[in-house]
Amino acid sequence: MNADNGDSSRHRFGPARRLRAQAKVLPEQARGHNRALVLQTLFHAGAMSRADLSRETGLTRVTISDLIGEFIADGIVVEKGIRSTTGPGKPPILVDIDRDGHRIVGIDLSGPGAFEGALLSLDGEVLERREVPRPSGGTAAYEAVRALAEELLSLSTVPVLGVGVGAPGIVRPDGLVLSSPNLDWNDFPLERLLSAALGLPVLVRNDANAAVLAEYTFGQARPDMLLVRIGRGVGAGLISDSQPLVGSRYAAGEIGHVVVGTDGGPRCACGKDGCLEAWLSASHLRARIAEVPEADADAVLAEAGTRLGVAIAPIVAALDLSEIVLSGPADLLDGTLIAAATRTLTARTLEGVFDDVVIRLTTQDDIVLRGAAVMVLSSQLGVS
Amino acid sequence: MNADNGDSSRHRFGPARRLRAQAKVLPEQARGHNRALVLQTLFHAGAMSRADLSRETGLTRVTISDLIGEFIADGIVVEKGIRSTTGPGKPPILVDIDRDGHRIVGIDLSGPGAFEGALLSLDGEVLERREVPRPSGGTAAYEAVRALAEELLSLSTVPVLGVGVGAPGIVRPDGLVLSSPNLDWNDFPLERLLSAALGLPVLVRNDANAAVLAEYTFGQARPDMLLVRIGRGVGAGLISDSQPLVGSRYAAGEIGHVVVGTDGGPRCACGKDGCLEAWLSASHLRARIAEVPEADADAVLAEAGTRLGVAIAPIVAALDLSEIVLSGPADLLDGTLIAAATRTLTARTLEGVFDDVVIRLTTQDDIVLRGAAVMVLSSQLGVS
DNA sequence: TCCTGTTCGTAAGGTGTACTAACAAACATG
DNA sequence: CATGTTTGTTAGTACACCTTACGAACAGGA
Repeated sequence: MNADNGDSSRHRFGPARRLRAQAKVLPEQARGHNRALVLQTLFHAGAMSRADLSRETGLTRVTISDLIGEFIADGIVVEKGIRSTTGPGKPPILVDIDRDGHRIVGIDLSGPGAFEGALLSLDGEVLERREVPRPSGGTAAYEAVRALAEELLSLSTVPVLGVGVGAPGIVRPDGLVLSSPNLDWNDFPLERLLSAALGLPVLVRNDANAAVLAEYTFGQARPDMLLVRIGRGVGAGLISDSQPLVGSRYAAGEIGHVVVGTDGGPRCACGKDGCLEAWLSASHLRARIAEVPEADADAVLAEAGTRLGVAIAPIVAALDLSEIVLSGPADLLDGTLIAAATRTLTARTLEGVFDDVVIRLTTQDDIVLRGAAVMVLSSQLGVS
Repeated sequence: MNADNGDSSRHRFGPARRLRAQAKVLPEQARGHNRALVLQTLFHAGAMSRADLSRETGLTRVTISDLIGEFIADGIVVEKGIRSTTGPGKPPILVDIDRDGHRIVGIDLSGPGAFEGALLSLDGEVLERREVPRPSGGTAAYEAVRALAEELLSLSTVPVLGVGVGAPGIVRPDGLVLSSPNLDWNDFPLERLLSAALGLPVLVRNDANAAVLAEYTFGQARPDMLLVRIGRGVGAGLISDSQPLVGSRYAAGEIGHVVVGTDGGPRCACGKDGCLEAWLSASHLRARIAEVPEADADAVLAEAGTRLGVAIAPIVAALDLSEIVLSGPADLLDGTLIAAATRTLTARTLEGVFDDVVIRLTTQDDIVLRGAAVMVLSSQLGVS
């Protein structure tokens, strides 16, 4: 090895130099990109021939054959037989990701009463489901997660690509949980510990960020969206230009404790008045509805929707989003609340530009579990 | 040419297939990335030896020599002589971007009274300055821009890399001005027309987006920031994870007409009450200060700062920004206004996470002109 | 039935990119 | 003056994708 190279410990110009973190690109990494491109195409479009893949990706048939050969050798892709063709020419051999030959384990730690887990197909379908009561204390929580993951792994008869975990709180991109008050974790290296314990790739992310991945991959897939999760608390995940947003403190989407409006509001657990969470969380909403006459329930929901609109209007305008997706109890969110939010958003943003922003309920069930599966797909296959 | 390849007009699976727009990567494109990496390093760190570049970028000295050879042949890079060294070994030959051998033309169309233009060095220094009164009518405006650009081009004794233009309004990434009420342009292909007229690369972008590029490249360069331009109107540009945000309608940053607060506010030109622009624009602020006793001027500024804080709090939380930079009249913005905005932002976001967000005035003069220069640098050299 | 044209998948060879290995040049130091 | 260090270049290798060419397998017409 040449001592000149790879030795970044000495810097002639000192450590204070300000340079963008940027990496060289080797041909090998370009190969990785093209591998992901092929798998991505197969994943979304389904089984097709090598020639189809060539047309879809722009790579030549020769290169596709080479890549597919690698995938077949690795067991990632299988030949699915010959397609009965209509036109002339040699009939194509269909190839596809070996969807039946792999599984993913997804785990959702954001539920109020239990840790939920599932064994999923590569298409995000839940095949088996298990849950454990939420324990108290950080160590017990970790043990419960590990046991749940091992149980789900034991259910699979085929190889598992990896384990995805959606956790409440602030999670670093390397899967270290910086803070999760609900789970009593601080700077807890969940991803590293779990990966070592299970001997498999593990991905840990914030639950709202996992959810937005599920909506993006399995839903309508607009390249700019905000997904708002409404449960005990309120959190959000963002995708802009097809990329998940992380933020400088890994806290992007933490909008639950932003104060909404300039006329006060209900007291929040954090001590402030008028936080979005105090207006909109399912617990607060149900409590307030229980307090008022049944005829006024709609007014409570309309008020919550209006406040949601007030809170997201600056975000929609700043990011120029095309879609807001809500994930939470449909009986609360659908109808009055979304209508009020839409009206408010339109009334509070620039006319003629942001008029077509859609606010809607998610179509995804088990959104965090499926999002956890997308995390694994994205990390292991480059698919999203 | 093989008829199988590159023919994207026929799709076996029909046009309705939903696939991410993603491109293959060839070795040639990897080369382009590494070219940009080398220039980026030289641009920010200044003259250095090939061996230094090798250590900085991680590429080998051989590859660096090859790349630098290309650059020297193209006239982009020059050898700057031998550095008198301290230690043993052969003294290094310093190489640097030929900063004196190239110029950039930047043009700012956002001023209220005039189109401003400058001839700039590659480091963003203004060398010559010209301006023309803002004409009325879209055709006259184009003619004025073209004449201003040609005059500036004639002032340069060395090759000009390209022309950057910052324009008010909504501008598509290909430099087509979708709408600019101030300049009376709708779907006006300014970049294409100007490029054809001048025979040079031309880049047209929104003025606030140009400004945030200047702040990012020549300023402190935090990878997440919001730059708010406060003049006749209010607009913003965003950088997240070192990338400029564009938005689904190319309208990211258009926060001037977001309603702030839930207690009304001054009537805005757009017809709504309480738009950020109505609270914060320089014209509105000066008018309101002129109306009140001199002792109450501070209260007006504090109110405006508070409203700014209210407006950006959800954006800061959603994107997890680290910095808000203001560009506008310092006599209005500095002091009371920024202090009130900072207080408000802290009071309205999650404690313990967003406490260290900085709101400050830009340090950049001629921010749009310099941003236009960055656009050219980024497009022609891959430097930002 | 046989020939032609089409499409699929593969084989062989070429180009471009970055790498390792090796070396001459130019310096400081003992 | 010998030795070791650093720089920049030359020569040869590994890898990825390309173009060109070809056999296999089919439909359809003479």
